[in-house]
Amino acid sequence: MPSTLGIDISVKVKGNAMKIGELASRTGVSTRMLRHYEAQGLLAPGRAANAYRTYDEADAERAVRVAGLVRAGVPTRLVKVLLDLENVPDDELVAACPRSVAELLHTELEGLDERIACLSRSRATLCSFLERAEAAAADLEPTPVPARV
DNA sequence: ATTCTGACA
DNA sequence: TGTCAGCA
Repeated sequence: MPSTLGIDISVKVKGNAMKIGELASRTGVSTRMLRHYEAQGLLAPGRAANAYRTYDEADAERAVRVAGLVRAGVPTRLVKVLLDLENVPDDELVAACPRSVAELLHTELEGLDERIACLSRSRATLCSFLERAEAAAADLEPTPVPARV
């Protein structure tokens, strides 16, 4: 524990620190995006003496989570707020999440609901079409697999 | 060989 | 987001 000082020098334990290329191949997140997320303040990997980014296990997990949220369509701006907030202890939450932030989250939530509704409609459309197409195919092809001798 | 930053036929 | 340049 950092004892009396409020600032703990987050010196990442050197154990399994990987470079950007390794993390990219291991997570499927391109180096381009890893650097992008960092530029957006969503990732804070360490730096080696040669200026190469060094990612530890925590960074790797965070990177995967960020990529996942972004894939899901969550704006990076929101991702940052979420990730910063989730590691805040309950007793500190009120201070860390002022009305302005709460309102932003509320607005984003509504936006997600709209998109979900839109996607659901698209899903229903594709789904029903597929049912029709498959039914038609099944109805047309009764003997698909001729037994081999 | 690999990463870094910056930029865009 | 990919990719190329010009370095280190």
